[in-house]
Amino acid sequence: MRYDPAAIEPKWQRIWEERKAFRTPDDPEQLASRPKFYVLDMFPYPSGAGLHVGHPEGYTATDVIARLKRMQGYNVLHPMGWDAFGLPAERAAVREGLHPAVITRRNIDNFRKQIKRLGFSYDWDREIDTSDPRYYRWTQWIFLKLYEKGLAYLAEVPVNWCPALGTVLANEEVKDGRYVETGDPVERRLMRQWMLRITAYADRLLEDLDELDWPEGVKEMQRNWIGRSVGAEVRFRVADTDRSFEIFTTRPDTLFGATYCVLAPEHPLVAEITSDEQREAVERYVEQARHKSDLQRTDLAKDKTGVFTGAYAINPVNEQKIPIWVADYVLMSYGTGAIMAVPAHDERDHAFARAHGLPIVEVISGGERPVSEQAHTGEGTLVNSGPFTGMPSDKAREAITRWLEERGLGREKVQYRLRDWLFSRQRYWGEPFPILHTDDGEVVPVPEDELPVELPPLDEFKPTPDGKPPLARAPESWLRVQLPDGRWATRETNTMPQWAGSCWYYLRFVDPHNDEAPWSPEAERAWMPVDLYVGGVEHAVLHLLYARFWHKVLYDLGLVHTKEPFRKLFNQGMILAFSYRDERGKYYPPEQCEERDGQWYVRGTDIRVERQIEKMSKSKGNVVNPDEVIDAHGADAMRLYELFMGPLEQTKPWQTEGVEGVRRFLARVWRLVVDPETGALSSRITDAPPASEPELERALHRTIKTVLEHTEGMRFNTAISQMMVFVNEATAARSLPREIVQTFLRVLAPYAPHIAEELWERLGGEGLIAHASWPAHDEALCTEQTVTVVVQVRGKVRDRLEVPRGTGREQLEALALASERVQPYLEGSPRKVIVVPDRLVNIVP
RNA sequence: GCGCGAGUGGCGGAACUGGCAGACGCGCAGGAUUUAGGUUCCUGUGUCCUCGGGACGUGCGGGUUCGAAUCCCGCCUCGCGCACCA
Repeated sequence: MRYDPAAIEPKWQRIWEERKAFRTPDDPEQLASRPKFYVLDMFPYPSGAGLHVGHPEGYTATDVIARLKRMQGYNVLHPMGWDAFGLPAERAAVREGLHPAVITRRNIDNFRKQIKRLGFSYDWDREIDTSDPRYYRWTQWIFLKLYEKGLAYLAEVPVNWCPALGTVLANEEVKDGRYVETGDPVERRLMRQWMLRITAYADRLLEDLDELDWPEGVKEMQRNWIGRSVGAEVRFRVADTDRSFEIFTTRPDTLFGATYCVLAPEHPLVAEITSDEQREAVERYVEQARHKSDLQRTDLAKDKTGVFTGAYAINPVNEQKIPIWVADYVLMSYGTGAIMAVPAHDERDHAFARAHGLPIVEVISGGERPVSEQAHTGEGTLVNSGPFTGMPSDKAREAITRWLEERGLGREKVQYRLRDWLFSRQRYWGEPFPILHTDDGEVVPVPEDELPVELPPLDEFKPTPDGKPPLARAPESWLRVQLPDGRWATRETNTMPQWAGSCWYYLRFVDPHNDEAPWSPEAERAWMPVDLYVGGVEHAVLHLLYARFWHKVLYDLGLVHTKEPFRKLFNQGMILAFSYRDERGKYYPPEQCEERDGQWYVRGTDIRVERQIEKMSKSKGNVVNPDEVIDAHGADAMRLYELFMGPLEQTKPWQTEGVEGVRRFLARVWRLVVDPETGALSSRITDAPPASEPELERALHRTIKTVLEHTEGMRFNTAISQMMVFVNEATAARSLPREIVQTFLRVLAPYAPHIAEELWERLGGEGLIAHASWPAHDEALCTEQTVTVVVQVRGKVRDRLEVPRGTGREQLEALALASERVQPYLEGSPRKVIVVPDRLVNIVP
């Protein structure tokens, strides 16, 4: 009987399910008696396209860890669920004439089926779905907590309106004036929207990064996103008026060098202070800036444009009159929307001053070139700075700030790049806000005991003709509510963004069926924090920052006991695939292409194609579907290949031939145990003790040790190659002591659980191998007694010595010098001999 | 432009803390088994040469060291992130 994954894999998946083999322990006694491990995948959005091979990469990694931890005696929480709200389902609903809930359910069923085929050890009893009212009831509940704390507010804000989507987007979702997901253009609009005061947590979100075991790159991205900078806010008077404006600067030490000021085109003061002579030019400029896209304001605009307002400001430190300009390189959305310009010590100001003939005054000495040529942005000693002349610039920053504070002209200020979070969307398929607007204009939260506010059933999910969100189409019975005091109110018709549900799902997993609370304090104490969180780096800022923010709010409310939700984060790399494109840009599926003499052609034709590695996508014809891989080679081979391809964190190309390699490995494992002719146990299996095959026994112990170390270090590819080394040795061995094979199967089990269960059963193992313990390795058996010591002459290998481990330096040196193969390279006595015991001898003649 | 990361055989990749470069797998070549194909097993496979030996070799150029894929300096290429943040 040959290795036939299609026969054994469904069998074991059925048995695991029937016996609830991976049920999370919830008995308090058991929870208390063992250490816990919470290993979590970033749950997927169940798209209509189904799973591709990129999804299971991270899922396989976490499954191996979960299975290993169980074998090591941990209580393991390893759940899966669905980030089920979102725009694609709403669009599919419009397209297919079905309800988004129906589409979502269909997609979830498909995803679940596909994921289950891989034999992951999820506790499916804890499956959650963010679009289920039993779930989003608590998302609404948390929103009410945010509202009560003053962290959710309505504001008239300039928003990113995407006409193609008919909704607003958060700043983070927009790049170069386009929606990051679809590339649809985005424009600025003023709208009344729900905002979350994430900026109130900016400092804590920044500081607490230090204690996290996260990739440095992700922490750095979050730091940049928060963008904390310390400086001073300084008030400038407008000459000959009673008006003034504030600027923010990180370099108060350069204040004496300010030769002009710049206001953002949107700055409210612009219209007021502009002189009559300049009015036309300024108004034209402001109008142009308003119509410029972000792309034009940044990428294309290498020259610094701007217009003089005709007004002057008074520099508070020296009472000098300096011109006020308007320029779009100053952004209304950062700082105060106004700057003092110090062209001698800031590159942008320098470029602007040169372009418009404004004076450049040096106030910090120490630049490499004269400030008329190049801005000196580094530190130095103050010059031309009144009483501060001669002071080092870093000291002067504090001194000048203090001087301003004493005179009420300015103060120290911490500025963030982070903005408050735009939290409303004009969509149907999202969580309704638990908020009522009374007819007399009051905002009233829905009482907790009336949650959830369920989505009303609608037939159409488009905005109303007069531009209101889809929920405005709801029947009066849903839309209109009478309060206990008799007043009438209308429900909020915006919904929450997709991030809402994913901000706290990791908490719901600890107690997913609780109808009294989002989770019980006991369950939260037992399982939190998440010990290992695996997902794509694309969530480095958005999801991870939002979730951390909510978690900190919940921490302040005493609802969770840790400051941070995710102790260790790991980003898996993207999986790419080869695609084939001809001259005209047409793509061909890989199976239609072949290689001839180092060139790629469409099979059986002379059409030349270029082969390249690209992101998988339908349009490029290079999507690999896990179902096909499993049909051809089985789930165990699929799992193994996902991890064997290369380091988990690396971006790497999928090569289907590689699956055949790991499948061959599994077939070899099979033949160690099963005679392929008869289907009976292999005749090489003996009941002799492991020591009867001493070499194999050593190989086994080295393998246990290596696989453990590499698995815990998330270096799965090298763990697998070590198992291959063992199997190659076992294939060559004369006999196979049963105990050796059984122990090896326990090492293999987290990686290839189906074949491990089947062979474990055939070898008479007790119970499920999934519940077996991880084998201990004998350190003494892991180290060889003989080692190969390399003999080098001037760093080049000339001979190798087989010596007992621990042979002394003198002896090694003597052996090396005596070597026949070394002699020809020596002339007389060597000048120097370096000996590294158990490794090498290097002779310098 | 700034920040971060990476460049190793035909391909994916390995190499602990400066100590045998290329583990493991794919592909390829040869052989055995087989009626054949497939499967399986064995052998070989960095490049070059005057080939039972030797020289060269980890993006390029330099340096430190007895010894460098690994450390330092300069450059090139690719990927990711940010993009006038005052």
